[in-house]
Amino acid sequence: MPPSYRINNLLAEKPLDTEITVTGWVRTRRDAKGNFSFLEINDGSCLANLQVIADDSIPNYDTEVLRLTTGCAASITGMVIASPAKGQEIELKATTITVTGWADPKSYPLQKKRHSFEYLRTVPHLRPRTNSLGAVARLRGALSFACHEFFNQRGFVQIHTPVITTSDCEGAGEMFTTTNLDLDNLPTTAGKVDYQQDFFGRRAALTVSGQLEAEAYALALGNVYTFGPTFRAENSNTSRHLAEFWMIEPEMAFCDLNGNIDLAEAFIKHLLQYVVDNCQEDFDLFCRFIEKNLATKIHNALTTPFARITYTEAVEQLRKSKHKFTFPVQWGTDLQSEHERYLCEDVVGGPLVVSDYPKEIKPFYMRANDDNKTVAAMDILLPGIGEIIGGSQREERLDLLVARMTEQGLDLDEYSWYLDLRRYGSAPHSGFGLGFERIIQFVSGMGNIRDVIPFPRTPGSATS
RNA sequence: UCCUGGGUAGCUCAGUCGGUAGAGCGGGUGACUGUUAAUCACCUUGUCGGGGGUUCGAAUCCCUCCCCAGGAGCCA
Repeated sequence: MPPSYRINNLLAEKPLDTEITVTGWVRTRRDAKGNFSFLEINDGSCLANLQVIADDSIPNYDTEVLRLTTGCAASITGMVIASPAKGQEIELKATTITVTGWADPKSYPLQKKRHSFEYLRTVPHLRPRTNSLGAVARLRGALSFACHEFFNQRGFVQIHTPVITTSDCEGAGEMFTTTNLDLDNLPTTAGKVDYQQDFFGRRAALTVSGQLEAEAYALALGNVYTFGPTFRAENSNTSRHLAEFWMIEPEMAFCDLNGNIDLAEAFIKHLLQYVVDNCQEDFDLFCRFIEKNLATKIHNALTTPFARITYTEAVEQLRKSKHKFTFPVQWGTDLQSEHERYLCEDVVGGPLVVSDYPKEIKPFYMRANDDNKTVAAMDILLPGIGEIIGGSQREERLDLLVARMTEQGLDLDEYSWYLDLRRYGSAPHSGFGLGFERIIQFVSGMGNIRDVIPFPRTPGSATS
């Protein structure tokens, strides 16, 4: 049996005059006079195709090879030879071709041409067979690995926080209720659903953040992180939002806001550097076809320290600027998208960290600053993407936390376990959440978040 | 959810003043060529998003619903 090769390894090693086997999917077939054909084979290991030469010495040349079309799957054995023509260094001179799966060209949704991303979204199960979506899939996998590499190098422990949670208010948006009650015959008490009869004996939902649970483990293990799916039942229909997305959330004990920002900047730069170093071929595709200035954008983000300003300074800058805004700028209200864009894209022209927001517009767990007006919060904005990271130093002082929660009308009993973390052995600690799909968008230049996750879930759409 | 723009052949789109539809690509056949977004010739394809209305007549005008994209809000 000749050795099997993945095309990426084959193109790198170039084992000339060796008999090998390659398996993959036909991208195109071009017939030449003299009874032979060129096949472009892609096996998903890399962007590049392998050119296969098939002639009529192959037993099934007339009956099968000449019927191969885009999308067919085949196993091909032959000799690796130097290519006499331009366009590729090596090619495979086939001796046997076994077709394992046909793809009727009349009905196969992918044609030998470029398709719009919008159309490809209608065939999410087939779109990874295209150049760009295949590249995105490899990039996503590489970035996932780079996340774990980054935290592993720094001694962080990965924590698997629960996907199903009973904290009914974490201040991060609408939740998806999980239940095994009979929806056509709900048990009720006084006109309301009786969740005591539900699986967990109370209402449960899909997590909107692993932060609170991560805090518990940070205050035991020091530095931890979570990397998992997150769910938001918000009816938001934009190119940057998903109902199901993946989030990376580090949490560090004995760490203040500045340490938090330093880690966030190092983390983003690690991810970008990993792509530049390890995904050249796919990255090059994005630079050429997806976003014109991608290479420069990434290079600048890698070589320039992230700009850092406070919310108060941001408001001052916006008020001083001659730029016309649709929404007024005033201290105390959240920055609008147009404000963030102006600061990040026009003023800074790169990643921007905004810190110390007014406490009124931030959740209860963020640590109060000494001015009693702001909290130790930080957002990191990326040009073209907007908010990539949201984080804070957490309020570690029990009395202040309780006061804040009471102020916001939260049920202290619900959070008694969370308050225990301050009641017993409390310590300063910080963390942030990074939207995984958004960093993929930034590094790839892909405009729509639905195209950087395999099977996107958005309002009204959850097709596999 | 709001605003704006869309929905016409398998895909990407054009379609004038209301007169029942076209192009390119794809696919098929043939020719030609170590081809590589191959090329050339011929052929092929329609519930004009759904429903209702105006009209002698609607892809075109009106109402309504559905879906998609971009922007906003919310956030990551």
